[in-house]
Amino acid sequence: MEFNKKPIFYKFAIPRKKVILSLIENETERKVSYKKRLIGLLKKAEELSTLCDVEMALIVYSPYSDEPKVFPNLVVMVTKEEFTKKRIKKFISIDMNLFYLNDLSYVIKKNILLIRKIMKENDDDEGSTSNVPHAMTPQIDPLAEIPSMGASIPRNNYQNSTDIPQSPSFIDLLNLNDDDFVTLLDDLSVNNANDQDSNPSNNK
Amino acid sequence: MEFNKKPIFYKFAIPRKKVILSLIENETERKVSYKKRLIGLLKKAEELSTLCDVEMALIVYSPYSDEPKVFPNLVVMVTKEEFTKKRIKKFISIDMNLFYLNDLSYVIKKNILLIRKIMKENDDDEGSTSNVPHAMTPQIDPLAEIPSMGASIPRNNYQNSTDIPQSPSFIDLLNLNDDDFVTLLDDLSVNNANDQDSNPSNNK
DNA sequence: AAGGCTATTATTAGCTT
DNA sequence: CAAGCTAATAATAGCCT
Repeated sequence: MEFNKKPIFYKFAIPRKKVILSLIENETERKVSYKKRLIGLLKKAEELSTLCDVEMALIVYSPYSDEPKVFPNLVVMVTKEEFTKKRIKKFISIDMNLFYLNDLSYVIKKNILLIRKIMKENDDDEGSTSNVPHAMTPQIDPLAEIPSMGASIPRNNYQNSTDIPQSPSFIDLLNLNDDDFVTLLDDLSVNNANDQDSNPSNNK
Repeated sequence: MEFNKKPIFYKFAIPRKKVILSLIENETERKVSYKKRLIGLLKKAEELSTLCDVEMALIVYSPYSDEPKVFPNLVVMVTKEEFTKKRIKKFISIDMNLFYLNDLSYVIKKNILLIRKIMKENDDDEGSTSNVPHAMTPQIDPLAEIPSMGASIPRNNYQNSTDIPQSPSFIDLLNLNDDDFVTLLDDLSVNNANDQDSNPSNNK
């Protein structure tokens, strides 16, 4: 309580209850509490970040807003990669790209493996007769309810994708078995490493 | 202040100062403050999450710990895709994979475009004579300082990657110009969509 | 419903151990 | 250096308009 404000003694100064850590059942109460506490949380986050100079991110999705509330700001993509990039920038100002590149490779690899897995599951579920794994994409916009993603893959107007000669090379990758695929991705990395520097010594 | 504890009146009860929102210069002070405030922030996050039933994540990297502090827990990957997935699960219980797949495609596409950009920048910076963009990977482990990423691309022992016949097809993709590459990625999506459902009507 | 107030609970800076 | 304490500041539930 600050003392430079005139106190206004309210008639109904019923003592506030201790917070019980379970869902607030009353919807109105819950929304009010959310709004107040969100402000508090964001403030605490900002304080920690400023006072102690740490990298952090906070993202909150609620039913009360289409856009998620994000700290530090709305345009930052909240991924571990972003933080990795920032941390690297702090510690190593030279050859930033080299490190970043490896992190990105890691993420891409993980995502590709995951998408392959799902594609194969879809195939298995349907007893597909095709050898080519296929993604199933609904015609409705799958991100209509998820504004935070910004945009999904843009639709273009090609109806016959066989017009595009480059496609098969990527599809081919999806037809490799998992082990071969991991090997391919790993070897690409090693290949490039050797490309750049054939002398592995004299590093800290 | 709770009253079921015996008060111990300290000799040096010097009034605590108001918090000034700027970096705490003293390192020891800063670390102590960080540790206390982190606990507070995580608690606030948990309270908001529990009381108001919202999806959220918090990730804090500090110089004081190798592992980042993460809410809700340490294994969740803190990406927008994870949240998208969870939100979709809440609203739409059927055909989950269809939506998820599209989100993943979006992320992969963005990452690939970014890695291409960096590769090209590296080439430009060095006036490379090669037509093949190359990643530069240092021999030291680039993630030694970034434990949160878990693992980078694993090294294997191949020294001559020309032994691996699959590599060129992926490299070829990197040699396309950006527009062609975007077109390729988009068309893959449309292609697969058509594969699955050739009737674009009767969707909500 | 949103915004404002304040008495209470909650957090934490600054100390001791 | 970590843990513990307490008196201060800070957040917020429950009320008001």
